[in-house]
Amino acid sequence: MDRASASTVTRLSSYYRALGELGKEGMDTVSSDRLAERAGLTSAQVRKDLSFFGNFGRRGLGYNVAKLRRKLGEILGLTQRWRVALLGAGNLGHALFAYKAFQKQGFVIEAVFDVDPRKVGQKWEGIGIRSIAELQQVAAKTPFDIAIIAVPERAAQAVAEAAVAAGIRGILNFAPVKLTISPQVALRDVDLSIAMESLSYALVKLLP
Amino acid sequence: MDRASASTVTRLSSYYRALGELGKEGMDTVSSDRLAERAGLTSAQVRKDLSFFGNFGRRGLGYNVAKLRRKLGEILGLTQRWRVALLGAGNLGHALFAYKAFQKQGFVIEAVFDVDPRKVGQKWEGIGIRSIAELQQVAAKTPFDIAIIAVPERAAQAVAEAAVAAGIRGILNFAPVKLTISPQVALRDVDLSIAMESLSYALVKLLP
DNA sequence: AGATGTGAAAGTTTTCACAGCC
DNA sequence: GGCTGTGAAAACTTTCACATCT
Repeated sequence: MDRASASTVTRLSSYYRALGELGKEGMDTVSSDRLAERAGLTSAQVRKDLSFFGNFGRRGLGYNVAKLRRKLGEILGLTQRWRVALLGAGNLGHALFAYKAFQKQGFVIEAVFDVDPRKVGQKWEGIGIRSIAELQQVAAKTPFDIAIIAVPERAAQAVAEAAVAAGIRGILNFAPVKLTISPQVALRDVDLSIAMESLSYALVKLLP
Repeated sequence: MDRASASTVTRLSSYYRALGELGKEGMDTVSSDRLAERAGLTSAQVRKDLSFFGNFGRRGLGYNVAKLRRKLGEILGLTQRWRVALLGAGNLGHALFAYKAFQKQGFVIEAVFDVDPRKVGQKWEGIGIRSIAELQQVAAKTPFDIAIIAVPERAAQAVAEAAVAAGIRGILNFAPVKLTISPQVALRDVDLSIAMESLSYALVKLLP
């Protein structure tokens, strides 16, 4: 099996979400047409994407909502529990910590780290904030799968390196910097400036 | 001039950022090679992207850092001030409000709205939180360019519609929902679940 | 009849490679 | 010699359209 493209995987997430909604609405079965409508795509795209991972549908009938959702969950790795370290306990870190949707999907924030000595020692819902210097030794006991980087720009590269040294295998980076790390580690950027700039570009273009 | 692809615009933002750094480091001039290195791309890509908007370089020499940065700023619409309404005053809203990098780039949060009556009336750095019901009339006086949607999933569609009705021309959506709005309005999604799921997919794939 | 799964076609994006200017 | 700007080629992605199965 060849590797699925990044956009295919992104769309898989949309299908997964749409199937959750459809399930709640009591639908048993869904056609590629209807699923596409929900996800804002074309039915051909849906069928191509899904067929990449297997034959999940039944001709003449469509896809079983619950079964397909389960399958996509497996493919996306949502059936397991991921141990997450939150690096950075500022405003953004706090918002991410409070965002319960993560936990529901199996991404469990097990520990919170910060450099600021005034933050270290505070507790968030019973989880103590530790110094980033401790990351290595904490990870030695209970290794983390994923690090969320929510520190300021200037600290991000060093923090990323510390995370990689501590054995983390994936990073979700919120700092507006291009991190340079081992290609062994999966990296996804959430870059608010870039999103805003792409908006402002669109507004400048589409304008009186 | 044909329309630049979304990925070209995203890369433009990276170049813009890289040029800022290079400028601070005292570089006057930069080659596509070096700029590509900073942005994590190839030099051919850099040249193609830039050449789409004009001939900014000089053969044999490279690009003038300051001048190119200024040009890209213009193209991206960063020379003007954008009036932003923040919709949703929860944890995420607060983090975004406190994120000063936005203001620096010309995205100025002029007003904050929330549905929760307990939030309404509070003040953040002198800006009072208003009821979303007031959005229309506030916008009638001082129209907003961009709305940032940072409300829970279930409220997002209604809030987006209110924003569009109030004349907003661009939306940055943090709610994990596919918003259905007029194609006249530019929409960018920042979807944390999708980013996390793409990470977990990568970890499942790349694993012992 | 209804809807999937999929090769082939069309469209888009990236990379190559080099002519052309500094 | 160095480095851009750009057509042409290669790679990739999406859409089409239909044979195939229920």
